Amino acid sequence: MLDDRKKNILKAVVDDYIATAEPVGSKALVSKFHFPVSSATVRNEMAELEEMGFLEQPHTSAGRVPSDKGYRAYVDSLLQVEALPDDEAEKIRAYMRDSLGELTGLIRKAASVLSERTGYPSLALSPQLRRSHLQQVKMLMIEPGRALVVVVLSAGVVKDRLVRIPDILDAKQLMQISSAIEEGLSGMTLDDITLVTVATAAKNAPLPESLLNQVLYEAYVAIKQADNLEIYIDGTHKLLSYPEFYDIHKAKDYLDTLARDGIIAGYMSEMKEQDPDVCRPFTGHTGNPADSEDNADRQSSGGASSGHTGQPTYMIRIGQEIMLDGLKDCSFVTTTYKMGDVVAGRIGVIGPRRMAYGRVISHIGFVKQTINDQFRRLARGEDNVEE
Amino acid sequence: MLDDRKKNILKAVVDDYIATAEPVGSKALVSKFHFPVSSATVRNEMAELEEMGFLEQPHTSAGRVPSDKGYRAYVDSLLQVEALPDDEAEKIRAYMRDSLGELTGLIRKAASVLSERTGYPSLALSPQLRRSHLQQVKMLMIEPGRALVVVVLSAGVVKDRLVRIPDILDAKQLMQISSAIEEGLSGMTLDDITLVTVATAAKNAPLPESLLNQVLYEAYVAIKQADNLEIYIDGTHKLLSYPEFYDIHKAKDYLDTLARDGIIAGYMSEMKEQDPDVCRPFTGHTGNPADSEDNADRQSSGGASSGHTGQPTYMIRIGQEIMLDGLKDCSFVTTTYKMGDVVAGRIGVIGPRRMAYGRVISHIGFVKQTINDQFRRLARGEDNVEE
DNA sequence: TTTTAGCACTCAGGACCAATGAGTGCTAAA
DNA sequence: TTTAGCACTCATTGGTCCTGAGTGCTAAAA
Repeated sequence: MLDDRKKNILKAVVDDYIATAEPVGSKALVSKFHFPVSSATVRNEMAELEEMGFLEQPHTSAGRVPSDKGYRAYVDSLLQVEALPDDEAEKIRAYMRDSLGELTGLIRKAASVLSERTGYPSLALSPQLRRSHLQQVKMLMIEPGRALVVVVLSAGVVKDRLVRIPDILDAKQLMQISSAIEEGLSGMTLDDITLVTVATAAKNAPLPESLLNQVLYEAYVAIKQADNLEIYIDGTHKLLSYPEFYDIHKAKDYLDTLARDGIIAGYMSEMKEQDPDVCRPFTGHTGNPADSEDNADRQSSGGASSGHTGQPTYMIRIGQEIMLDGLKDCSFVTTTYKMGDVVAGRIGVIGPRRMAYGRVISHIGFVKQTINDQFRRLARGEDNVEE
Repeated sequence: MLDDRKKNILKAVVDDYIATAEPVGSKALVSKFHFPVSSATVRNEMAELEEMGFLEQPHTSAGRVPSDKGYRAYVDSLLQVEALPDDEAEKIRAYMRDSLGELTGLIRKAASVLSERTGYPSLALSPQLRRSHLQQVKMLMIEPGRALVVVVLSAGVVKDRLVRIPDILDAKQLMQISSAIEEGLSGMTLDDITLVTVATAAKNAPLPESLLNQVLYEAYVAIKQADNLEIYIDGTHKLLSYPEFYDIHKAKDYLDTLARDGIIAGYMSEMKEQDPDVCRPFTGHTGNPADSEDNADRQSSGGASSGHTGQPTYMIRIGQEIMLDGLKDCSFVTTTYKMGDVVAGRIGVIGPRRMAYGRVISHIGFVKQTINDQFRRLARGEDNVEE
């Protein structure tokens, strides 16, 4: 579709625009990138690229700027992602070490370090736990009338919730009920647990039904809410450093949008089902053999190289492809992380359309890998590296 | 210091500027506020007010704008705070109901509702728990090598933390240790608990010392971190709606500052010790007898009416009085909330200097009251335990 | 057929300027 | 002490001109 020279020119335009945020002209291009042709030739090529929809002109007498389509082509076939430099990797690893499977902590740290290291806002979605198996349910009496329900899921995830219980229940009765629930439900997935299954599990606990029902209901809610979707967004203010957001209204639109975290969370969690034509997975390789774990992971994710059929590795949305108002001038790079073998959640970075895709992808890839490792270690019941 | 007419004029200027964000001139003033004098008279008064430092002129041919000192005078003696309208109160109450003493949830909700209802960014600091008494310590085996430490403090506050323990410990041993710790430490304040007291409490647990030590250390850390200061900041983006932040650099400075939540948290937690000359408590009354609980609370807080000596009711900082760069164009209204009888934490609102102080104060007052009520209810439950 | 030099053309952005008008300070009369 | 009147200030607005980066097109060169 594009001959080599056009590709080079497109790549140069995008690279330069990413670096400077200024429309790039033919003359500047040849001098900066040492093209072996004259500016006039480049000019002709650029005119063609514009006609094909890859470039745009803010106004007649300005240089060119990549269009969504231009970025798309850049990301799909021109971008070469380098492996993360060792010192960067080490910083990330150091920051994320030692989360002990505190889910919240780990995911929050992922968001935080991503934003910190890339300079862009970041997002991290808590894992989908519907398919997790219940391992333990304990109800701990805090004081008459209040109890702490602790839910332990497969993969070592622990969640808890304070609930109200009938005042007259004592610790022993509570224990009996929670044992009964645990025994009856352990091994089930969160998805399969209903109020009925909870009730059935505890049906022969020695308690008047009305009391029992309240406790069971609270236990049920506590178990179910272990799956609540949570999102962590970090560094939103960082986008204001980029000239495309110097306009206060754009900035405000953008910040308003990101503040509605429920919507963002929903959006992110539904990403997989999106039209693959609008949002193809990025399947480039880092080209660094040292990054073997990462590569292994990609291969295991179902044939990333075969394009649409497998599990996408990086999901990249550019400009209008993001269907959220307020983020029209942004790009969105995300990937999934796993707990054990199941895709669990998603982390990502938001930036201006002219974001440093290469840097971002390598960072996200590494953070994803680090999360996966932590969960794998957790599942194995392994100890901390540090000892 | 100021005669009545000057007071009226100052109040009118501030009110108008708060409403419009435009410098206010003498003519507009007489026509809007129906002063019984001519614009020339007002002009003279305004000139004097400027000389005295209460007003400022952006440039010679513009109207006047309040200075920090002008806002100060306004807040200290001109502002009349009205009680919160019933429908507003009801909305807040509804939103904050039913937090069950989930500390985090309650405080987060406070921040969220404050920002939502006032239209300004809000802050809420988690309570200081150093003086709380330890009531329970439970260690729950999650799987070999990992345990959940649940700490219950007076006032029904529950905190927990996942910790690593020696693999070979079984549930029963863990239980023994935690019982010993609980027995030895319950009733002590967090402040008084040290590694030594923890160790002493558990000294005759039947375990080899090396194993024991690790567990004790983790328990100690878990107990201590119950007191970690946390801050919730909500609605930061809302400030971008106000013209004083249309300048992107100011907006960025401001957002950057608020993003450093550790610094903000430290700042807020140290507020009490600040120079009372720079930041006097606001002791105005709502003038609404229906708001009796709130008033009762104020009186009980140590003689707010006597000025500097007592516990301040509302702490208001204006412009330069906030000693944080990036918030020079802001004002900061905060108050404390209590757990039982002790001042525990602080909530507040940040806005432009020309914020709607009256509205903000009545909202903060009501939210504070709602938090206090929730804790009081919680504490009453706790009294039952001890009987 | 492709590339390049040359040239006329476009247009955003900056500098400059004049007109406008809201608001002031001052003076003198009420 | 208040007020009417008036001259003055100065940010803002809108218009005009200029500059220069960058373009498209044409015709010659490769």
